[in-house]
Amino acid sequence: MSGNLLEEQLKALSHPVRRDILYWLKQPELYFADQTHPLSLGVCAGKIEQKIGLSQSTVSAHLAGLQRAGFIQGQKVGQWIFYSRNETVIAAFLAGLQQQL
Amino acid sequence: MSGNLLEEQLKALSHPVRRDILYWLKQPELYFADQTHPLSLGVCAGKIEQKIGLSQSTVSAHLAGLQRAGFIQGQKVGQWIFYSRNETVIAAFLAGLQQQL
DNA sequence: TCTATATTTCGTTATATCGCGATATATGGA
DNA sequence: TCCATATATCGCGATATAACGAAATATAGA
Repeated sequence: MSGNLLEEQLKALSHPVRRDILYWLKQPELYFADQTHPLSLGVCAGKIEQKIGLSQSTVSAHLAGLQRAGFIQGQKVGQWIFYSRNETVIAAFLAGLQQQL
Repeated sequence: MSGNLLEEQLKALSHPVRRDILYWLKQPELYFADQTHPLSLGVCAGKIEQKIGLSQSTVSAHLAGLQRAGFIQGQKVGQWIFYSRNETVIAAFLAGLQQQL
């Protein structure tokens, strides 16, 4: 529930796996160099899953959480979904936190 | 468990009550004007408890969490404990988050 | 020493979160 | 159409977190 975005965002960041994902997506060429599709699209869920080593459903849930927070967005291309950071939201979150705190 | 301070800090911020406390402590003169002891010492736990309206033990646990995160510190004076923000830690947290994210 | 006040700690219950496997949905290609 | 692949959703058990009241601890003052 909530309607409160800040809430959702802080909860999203409170789990190490989700922080890792966010961090990896910052420099995909560094962490997902083996992806056959162009990284400009984003990183596909399967690659992230592979890198983490948790089950597919678990990773999907983490990605959903990050998306709820607005930190990442998924772009569907064929059967894949490519995830990438939403830098605007991230910057706004940091600025807002700075102010609110 | 963790040894990871960032973890502790993000978890601390992920609860609205703890965010409220942190916010109130930023301007105690605005939110705890009725405290008889000088606010320069900090705000005593009982006052915070009163303001929140949760049980005494619950508030105590929230304060402990904020303290574990390093965001606040408690100063014992007689039978009271006066809590105040640790601005240094808060600023370092924000800077670190900015960098890590 | 006794009592009142302030705070923490403990034990319990309720709820939320995490991780899993199984299943559902959607796309692509034979 | 049928099958393989990619992802999401569901349902479950395990663990973590939140809230409470009761009891423990510490200080102040009569």
